[in-house]
Amino acid sequence: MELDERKKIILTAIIQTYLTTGEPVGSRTISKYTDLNLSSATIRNEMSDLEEMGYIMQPHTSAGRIPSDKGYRLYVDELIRQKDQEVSDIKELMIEKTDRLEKVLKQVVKILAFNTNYATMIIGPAYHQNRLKFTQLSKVNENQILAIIVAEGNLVKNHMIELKEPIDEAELLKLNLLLNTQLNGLTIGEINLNMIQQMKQQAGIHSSVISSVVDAVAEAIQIDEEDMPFYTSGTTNIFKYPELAESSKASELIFAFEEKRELVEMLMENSLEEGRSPGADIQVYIGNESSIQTMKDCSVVTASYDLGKGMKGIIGIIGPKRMDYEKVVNNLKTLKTQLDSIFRKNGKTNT
Amino acid sequence: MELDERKKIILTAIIQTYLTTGEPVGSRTISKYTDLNLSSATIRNEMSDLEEMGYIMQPHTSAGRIPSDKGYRLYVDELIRQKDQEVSDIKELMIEKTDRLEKVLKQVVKILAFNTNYATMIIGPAYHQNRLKFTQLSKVNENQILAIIVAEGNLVKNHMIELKEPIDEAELLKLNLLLNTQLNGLTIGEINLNMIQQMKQQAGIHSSVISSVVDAVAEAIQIDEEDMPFYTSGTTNIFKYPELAESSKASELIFAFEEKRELVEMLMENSLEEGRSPGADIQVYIGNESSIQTMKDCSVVTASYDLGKGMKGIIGIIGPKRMDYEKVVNNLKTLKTQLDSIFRKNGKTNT
DNA sequence: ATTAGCACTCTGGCTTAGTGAGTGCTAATA
DNA sequence: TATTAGCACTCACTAAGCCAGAGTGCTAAT
Repeated sequence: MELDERKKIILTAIIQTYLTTGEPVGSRTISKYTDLNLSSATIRNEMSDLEEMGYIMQPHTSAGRIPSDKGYRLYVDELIRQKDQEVSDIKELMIEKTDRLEKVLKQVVKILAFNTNYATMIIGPAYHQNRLKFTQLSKVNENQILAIIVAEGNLVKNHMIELKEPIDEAELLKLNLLLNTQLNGLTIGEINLNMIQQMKQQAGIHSSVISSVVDAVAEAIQIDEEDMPFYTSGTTNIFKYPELAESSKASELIFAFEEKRELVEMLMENSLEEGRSPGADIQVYIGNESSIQTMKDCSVVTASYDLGKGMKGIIGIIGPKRMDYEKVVNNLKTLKTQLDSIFRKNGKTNT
Repeated sequence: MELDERKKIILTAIIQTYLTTGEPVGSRTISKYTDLNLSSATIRNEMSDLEEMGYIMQPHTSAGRIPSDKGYRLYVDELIRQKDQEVSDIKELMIEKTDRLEKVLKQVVKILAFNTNYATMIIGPAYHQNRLKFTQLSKVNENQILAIIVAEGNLVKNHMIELKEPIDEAELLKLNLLLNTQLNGLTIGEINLNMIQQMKQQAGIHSSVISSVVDAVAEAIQIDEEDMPFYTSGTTNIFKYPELAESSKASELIFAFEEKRELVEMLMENSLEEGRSPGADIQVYIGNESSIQTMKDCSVVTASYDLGKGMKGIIGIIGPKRMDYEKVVNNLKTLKTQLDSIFRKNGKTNT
């Protein structure tokens, strides 16, 4: 059987009404809603075909139809694309200017959650390609020194080091010099064991300090999943959609948000398999398409953003399958451009 | 009417059975459960009295009784106290040793949530009385310098400062010296405007840097409510208690956890009005006793902890009114002592 | 002061019947 | 051949009625 133009129109109509109502939609509704001027009986036949083809389904006999995952998929892939050009006339997202990246991220998820009425999350830039800017050792007291590590993008990391041997100012200065001449401008990939050995030799009795610093450097440049900056907002929005608000489902979802591990993993997938959806690194996972079992009744939309200097992060939106994909995608697009402009203009970011 | 010994026993019995079942408890149950050897009819009379006195109530005629807020209050205040000595044989809380305060806090809430099956939260130490240890300005590039501020308890704060005028190394050294000789060892209360003016004069053209640093110092020592370190765990535990799991209530509660502002305020009250409950800075708010409307169906137990050096923070547990107060209080007590021992031993903490 | 006994109340679960939305099929129509 | 009108049928949802169980309050007897 072939999916001709009329069937597409009907499918679109079904999906769109279902998006807003959340109720199964019947043939009569479509017959009136569209300007095809077809009787409900004809629509019924078409719907029967569409069901056979797997685009829609019935919750039970004698109920209206609801879109299947396959139906949604077609919808987001093909049927929405035409409107792609449409100006995204979304109100300015109003990101306050601030020099703290963390605050920006928190604001972004908050605004996005507010605008869309879905649950949102963001993971902060992973500094994959990030280069070391400078390091600084300062004496705190007799047996502790503080290592400050600044990477590109002004990501700052502090690390307290316990001393076995006391150290005087002159030696500290030497270590500082050593570290800065050797390491500055390198990415984590470029710092190899050979270099570290050399530095240790030159450091002599304080070689353990070098190890500590190098460890801290690694930690600073490459953030592990555990304390990857991850913020969420609008989790309670899921209560706005009856199909998700049911106690056990809501509980699972919110638990996922609290646990965050699974979500982070899911988002990370985005950066791997780019370019599935039309443009702009935006991806849509409908129901079981996402790798997490918990999300089988949800749709997840992810978008990667790029703050320049190799700082890439990912935004995600979680909502019911019947989410307003157009709106979400538009929101994400404008957000991307806004983030761009903010960070291209003033490069200030702390941690 | 007087609350004699027998009434107390019956009340205790009612509350304790209600704690475990969550169902209204009837006279027959009590008649069998206690060893008073009284018939249900007698119990009924006593219950009728207890109701008149306001300690228990009926959800509807011909249902059993449930404790009122007043009843719970009496229970936690008086009836539980006897067991106070009882060894808290709770399994060791198993806090991993780590030098990052943030991680400890996250662990604590997690463990506590797991142990108690309630929702938990913690606010990190506010460094009220905290003294400045040292500051350090480092040049990042032509028009940015990084200020590192270390306070007692090894709380580190970074602050990026934009320069209007370029600055050379010698000048930077001078500023560093100036800041350290003037400010080190002071609390925020001791740094007054007079000192700041003096320092600005000495700094000459770079006076604006001094302002920035002083601002950052203030921020470092005195954390504002906005980015007070605040962690939660086990929010989904509320779904385990039917009286809270109902969609609208659950939604409100979880929203409160996400918003966090109200919760922080509530916890802060703890530190103000100490010593309401028996020992050890532990306070119990039953239902409407707490200042937040959202919590009217919950009980909140808060405990302040002290890591020494003026670092005080607060832990909170939120659960249904029928929470296991004994267990919770015991958990909090052991936690307090454990936190104590950890931080008294090794004073390492970063941020 | 306590208890046995009884009438009464209320909830929750169950069944029943009725309604409305929607379908699928058949036969008539353009 | 594609469309439509018409009709029988299905299923979820709701309201009403009924019953059992748990629990109470009261009275009278111990």
